[in-house]
Amino acid sequence: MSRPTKLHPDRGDARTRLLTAAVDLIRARGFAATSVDDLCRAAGVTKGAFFHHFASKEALGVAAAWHWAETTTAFFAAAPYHAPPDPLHRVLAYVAFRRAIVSDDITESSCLVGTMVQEVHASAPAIRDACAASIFGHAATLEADIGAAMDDRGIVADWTAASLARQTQAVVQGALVLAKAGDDPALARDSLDHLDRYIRLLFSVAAPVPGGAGESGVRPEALATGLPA
Amino acid sequence: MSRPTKLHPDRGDARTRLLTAAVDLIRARGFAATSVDDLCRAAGVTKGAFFHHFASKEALGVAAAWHWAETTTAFFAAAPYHAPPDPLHRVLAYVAFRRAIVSDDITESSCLVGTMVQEVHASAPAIRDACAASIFGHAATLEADIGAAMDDRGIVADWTAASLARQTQAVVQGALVLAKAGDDPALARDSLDHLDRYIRLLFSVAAPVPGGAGESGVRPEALATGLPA
DNA sequence: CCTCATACCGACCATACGGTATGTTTTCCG
DNA sequence: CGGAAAACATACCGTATGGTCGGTATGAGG
Repeated sequence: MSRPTKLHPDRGDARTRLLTAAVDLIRARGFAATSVDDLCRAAGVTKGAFFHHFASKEALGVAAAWHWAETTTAFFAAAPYHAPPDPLHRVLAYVAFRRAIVSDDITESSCLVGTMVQEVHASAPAIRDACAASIFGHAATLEADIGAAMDDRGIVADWTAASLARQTQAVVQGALVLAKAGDDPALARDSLDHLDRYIRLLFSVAAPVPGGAGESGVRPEALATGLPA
Repeated sequence: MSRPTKLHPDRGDARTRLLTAAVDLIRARGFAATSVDDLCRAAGVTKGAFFHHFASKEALGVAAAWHWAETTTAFFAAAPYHAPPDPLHRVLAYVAFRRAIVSDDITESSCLVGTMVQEVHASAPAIRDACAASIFGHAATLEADIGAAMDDRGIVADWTAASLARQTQAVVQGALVLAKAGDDPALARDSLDHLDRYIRLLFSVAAPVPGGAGESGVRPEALATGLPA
C-alpha cells in the first residue's frame, strides 16, 4: 500500500526512496554520521514519513542492510560470470567481475554492509546480524561452484569451499578499506588480482599471458562485465 | 610540558589519556558515535582540557591515528616474528603472529585506523590521510623481507613486494570485517590461514603437517607469540 | 620569590539530533 | 458512495552534541 508523496510524486514511494537514500549516504558518510534529517532531505520525504515506515533509526539500518542484500543478490544473479560451463571458470570470472565493477569513485563501489558493520557491530546487534546475513549469504552463492571445481579436479585440501568463499568476501572488504584509505581504486583492483592469483594457485591453473598471441591460460575475465569492449 | 590532572593525578597527562580513550572507544563504537563527552568521561578529563589539546574532534581523530601508528609500530617492532634468519620465514611468522593476536573479544584485536577510515574517508580527508599513513607505513615494514625472500628464491613475478605487503594488510582488514559481522574471531583466523597458504604457494614452500611426527614443513608460527606454549 | 606560559577546570551556548503528537490526504474495500 | 486504514505532512519536544570562555592551578626560568 505505497503511495507517491505529495512533495515528489514522481520518485516512487517514500519507503524505497528512504532506503536508496540510506544506501547512498551511509556508504559515503557512515551510519552514525548520517542523520534522519539528512535521509529525509535526500529522499524528498518528511520526518513523519520516516518514522511511519521505520520505528527508529536503527530499524532503518536493519532495513537498509536487507535492502542491500536484495539488490546485490539480484545484481549478481544477473551478472555474466555464471556463463562458463566450468565451475572454476565461473569462480575466476566472479573475481574478475568484482574487479571490473570497481569504479573510479570508490564510494560508488563501496559495500554498505561492510561499512556499517564495522561501526555498529558492538552497539547495534540487529544491524550487525542483518549485515552478516548479507555478507555470508552472498559468500554462500559462491560455495557450490567452488565445491564443484574441487570435485572436478579431485582436490582434497585443508580448506573448505565455504571457507574459500568467505575469503573472497574478506579480500573484497579489505580491498575496499585500502582503496578508501589510499583514495585510489587501483589498490582494490590490486587486491583482487592477488585473490585471482591465489585461487589459480589453489587449483593449479595458469594465468593468461597478457601479450600472448595464443591462448595459454584461462581467461574468464573476458566476460567480466558482459559489456562489449 | 604535561602535567597530572587534578581529578586523576595518577593516570598521566590528559592528552595521552584522551588518545588511549579514543583508541578504545572509537574501535568499539566508531568515530562519529563517540562523543567528545564520552572521551572526556573515559579519560577522566574535562571538556576544557580536551579543547586545549585538540582544536576540534577531527583533530583528535588525526592525533589518534598518529598515536595508533606509533604504538603499533613499537608493538610490531618488539614482536618475535623478526627472529628467523630466512626472510620468508619472517614473513610467514608475521602472518602467524597476526593470527595469534586475534583475541576472543574482536574489539580488542580491531584496527583503529581501519575502522575510522571507512567512516571518514570522504568527509574528513585529514583523518583519512593519517589512517593511510598508518596502514601503508605498516605495510612498508614488510616490504624488505618480502623482497629479500623473492631474491633468495629467484622469484620473478607479475607482482611486487610492495603489492604483496599491501595485500597482507587488505586481508587483515577484511578478516576483521568478517569477524565483526559474524561475531566470531575464528573467521579472522581463517582468513589469515588463507593468507598464509597464499604466500606459501607463491614461494612454493610446504605447509607443516599438523599431526606429523617429523618436520616436513616450515613452521614459523612456532614463535608466533614469543610466549611459552 | 616572582612571573609567565601552559595545563587544566567547569559553567555556558547554539544547534542539531532522534523521536513524538496530531493532522491531512490517498487508497482500498465493502 | 462511505468509512476505515494506511501513507504522508507539519509542528514541536527534550536532550546530547561540538565548541567557547573566563578562570585557576602548576611547573619552569630568572
